[in-house]
Amino acid sequence: MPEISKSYEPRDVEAKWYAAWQEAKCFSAPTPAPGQEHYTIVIPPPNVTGILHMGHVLNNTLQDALIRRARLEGKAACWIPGTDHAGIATQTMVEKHLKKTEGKGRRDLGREEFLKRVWAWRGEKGDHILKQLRELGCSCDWDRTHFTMDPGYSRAVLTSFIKLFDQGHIYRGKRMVNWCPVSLTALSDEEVEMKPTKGHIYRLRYELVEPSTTTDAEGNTLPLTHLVLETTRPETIAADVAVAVHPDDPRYTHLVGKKVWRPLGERIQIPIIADKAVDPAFAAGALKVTPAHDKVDFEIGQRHGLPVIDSINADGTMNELAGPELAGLERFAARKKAAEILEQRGNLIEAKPYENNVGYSQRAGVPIEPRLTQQWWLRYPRVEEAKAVVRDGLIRMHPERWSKVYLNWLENIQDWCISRQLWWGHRIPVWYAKGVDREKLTEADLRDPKKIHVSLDGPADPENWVQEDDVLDTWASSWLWPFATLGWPDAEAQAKANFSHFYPTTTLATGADIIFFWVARMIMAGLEFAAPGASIEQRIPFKHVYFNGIVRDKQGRKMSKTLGNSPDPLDLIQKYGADGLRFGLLQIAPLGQDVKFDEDRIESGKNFCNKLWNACRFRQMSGPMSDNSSLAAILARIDAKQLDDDDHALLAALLEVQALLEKCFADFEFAAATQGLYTFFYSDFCDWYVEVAKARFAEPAARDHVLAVQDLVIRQFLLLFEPFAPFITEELWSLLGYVGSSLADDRARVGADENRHSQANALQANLPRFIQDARIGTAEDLRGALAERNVHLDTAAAGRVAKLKATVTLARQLKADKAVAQKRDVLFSVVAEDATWTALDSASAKFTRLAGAASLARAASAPALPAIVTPLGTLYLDTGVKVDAAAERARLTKELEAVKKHIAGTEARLGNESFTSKAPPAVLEGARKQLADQQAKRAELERLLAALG
RNA sequence: GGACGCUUAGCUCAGUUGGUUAGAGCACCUCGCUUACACCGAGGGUGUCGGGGGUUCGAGUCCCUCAGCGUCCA
Repeated sequence: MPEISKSYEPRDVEAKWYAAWQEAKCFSAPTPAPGQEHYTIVIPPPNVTGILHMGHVLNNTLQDALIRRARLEGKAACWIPGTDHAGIATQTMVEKHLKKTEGKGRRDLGREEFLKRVWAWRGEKGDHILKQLRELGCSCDWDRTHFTMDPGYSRAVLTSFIKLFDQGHIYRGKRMVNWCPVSLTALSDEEVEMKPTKGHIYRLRYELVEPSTTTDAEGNTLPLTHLVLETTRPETIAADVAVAVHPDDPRYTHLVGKKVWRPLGERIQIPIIADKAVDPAFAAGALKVTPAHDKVDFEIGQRHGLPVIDSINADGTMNELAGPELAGLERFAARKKAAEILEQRGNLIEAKPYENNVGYSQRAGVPIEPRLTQQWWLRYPRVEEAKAVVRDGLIRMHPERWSKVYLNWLENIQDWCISRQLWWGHRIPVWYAKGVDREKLTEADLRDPKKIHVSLDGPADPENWVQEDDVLDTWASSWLWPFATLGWPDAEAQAKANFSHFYPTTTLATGADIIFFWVARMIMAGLEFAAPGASIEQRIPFKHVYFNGIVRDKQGRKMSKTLGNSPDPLDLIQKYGADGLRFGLLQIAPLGQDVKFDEDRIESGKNFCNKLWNACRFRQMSGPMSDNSSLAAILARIDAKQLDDDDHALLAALLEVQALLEKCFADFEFAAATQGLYTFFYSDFCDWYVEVAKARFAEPAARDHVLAVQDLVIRQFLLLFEPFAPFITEELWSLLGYVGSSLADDRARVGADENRHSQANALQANLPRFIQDARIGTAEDLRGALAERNVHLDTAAAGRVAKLKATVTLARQLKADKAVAQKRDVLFSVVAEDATWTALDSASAKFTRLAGAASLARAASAPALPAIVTPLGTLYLDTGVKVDAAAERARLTKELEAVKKHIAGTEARLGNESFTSKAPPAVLEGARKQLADQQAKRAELERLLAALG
């Protein structure tokens, strides 16, 4: 048995075990045995060229905890890793790099050459993050690693497009889209972020072609030469095709059908029209209608058959239709220029500072431009089913409130713009017959195989066709993730990946920020594609969605590169160990609430690991290691005759924490789980049991028994802790000789391990066996196993131990108060009734050891010494120093006041008739007992004070 | 404008279906290197549970309302 070193050094341990796990293929998903439950997780695929940040650490630690716990519970665990090609993000990165190093744009290279460069970039920078996840200890089945641009996955993406196209869910249309002038592509509504933006609003006069009149408040008729309207975008005036007013607005009804002069661009007359979309309360109640540059205006234009004048180029510069003064200018420069011209011409009444919501491209960070373009659109499939599965609880979201957000989005769902004007991505599998004008294709043309070809492999006569240039939105590939990673749609690949066992997946752990982007769409895709014709339960992509919080900095700000407030997880692993980082982070990650990152907590995680390490080290030093090779072997070493209150209390606490962990995993309560483990190990085990055990070691008969209890508790604790801290637990498991699982465990596992070494072979070959090969069992299993060994836990023991603990604490308090806290040779005596004295006397060795005293004696009468009232009698401390009566009086009086206050409160409650008649008996009884205890304490304190004179 | 979340010790947060004197970690103060651990041990202080109102024998917990902060959707 190698000796355990003085402190835990994570680095070597981590590297050693991760290599061993991989060598033994520990994380390979086994083929489930008949009746064996499966537990599947698909990783939210990070960007292929991304690097690990704190959000990933939290998200993946949670997944690893879930999957490792599932393994210990004997489930067939499968965690599928992989990466996302991240269309816009990756393409932008490579374009920037290209510009910097070669001074070229993608069009200078051409599509084919550019894609070569992106693949090279991916080869060089890609998959780093997967290596980093190994540092963190993640137990993914790496042989199942997927990438959304892999050949197999790409076929899945194209297949889904074709299926949806064939069913009429996909169409092509010229519509208003969110255009990003930097990335030069359309975006979906979800990729647009609304941000309040400071700018100006321009109050303008549009001159009437024929002057008219109006009526003021007093009924006087006044001349009217122009209309007043306000706009934030004067640069688009040349694209105005009308001015609209509300049909019921009495100020303007008589003007509808008349004309105004357009103040910019070619000097032409544009009509005044009436449309209900106009808000009469906004500004002067008139709206300039610019169908090419605003969604609402476009719809007004459609309703009134107005022309569309597109005055802005794809890159956000103005074209000649914006007028000679603005042509060529960038859109914001053009805005300024337009205002200047309007002012010169007398059309500008005033420019006021103004803040409104502007849509920004999430990726490029610039305002999007509403733009009329040809795009591919998807009418979502299975919308109603997608609502039903969440509403009916087939898919449960944690915390549950996100269901509402999800359902609300589905209620207001809009068609999805799935085409992107990028090159990096899945090129849309549509070919146009040569000579066909793509701009003028009708819905019927789309279904005409002479004009449009849609297939996986393209037309048989490619020379007569031209493929669509656009690629699909990245999310139109990742929405297939839960089943495309299990081989879909290829039957052979699905069989090989064990699709039928591992789908539906069990839990998806992700951030709520992608509930629409990803979660909702995966649900629809799963229902549509994963298992055609199967029941709805078999088609859903997952049963649980756990939304982890966002990791923020101490000030509550999102972590970002620009703020530089994001620590590098690898530095933290270096400093605190992967286990310390994992445990510390989960301690501060409440269910679905954002996490304020605090490095102190990570340090406390590390310290806890060190505490565990040393407790195990002490166990090793306390006596020879005996047979720890199975649960049964350890239980056989426990001597029921030797059980004392502390054993009972500790084992009861162990069962309790085991049950707590069962509940926490079921409810995704990770902070409560780590808290429970911490408290149990620190308070119940280290601070109390190990300390009292030192006193029991004096007796040889008790020694083996106590060590067996410790071995049992450490074993169970390691199993409970392993999902959170896999490295240290594996190391200690090995060092303390917990090599095997029980025979029953082994029998249960026969046949479950075709993919890896069988248990029998492992024994024969003496291969290392890992903690994950053991079975945790439930609290009730353990209770049963203890009962078989004639160990029946005494529920009253914990109460007696609590009393002794309290007495020890009070003794220490008294010592500290008398400035002899560190002395270990003081004398205690106690005045107590026979029953309490018996209890205390039987624990005398424990008491003197823990309180730090030479002896504890029973005093016949009250000595003239400093005293403290404890649950086990009044304790007197003899330090050999003369008693300071004044100080004693002050201390006792303070205590007495507190007791009196408490008594008064309890008496008042018990004196209230409605309390005594309505409160449940248990509460009532508790209050009465409390009152009696406090009254006894008061009497004793008063007696002590009187004795002081 | 709508929806949701948060507000408890100096800091970060627990606090299950209402029920003893509201807890933990960190920080802080005092003492201690007592043969597992100074990455530690012993002891200690700290709260009108955001404000106001209500229901109840009893409210941090349930209801109403107001305020502040945050997120999402329009």
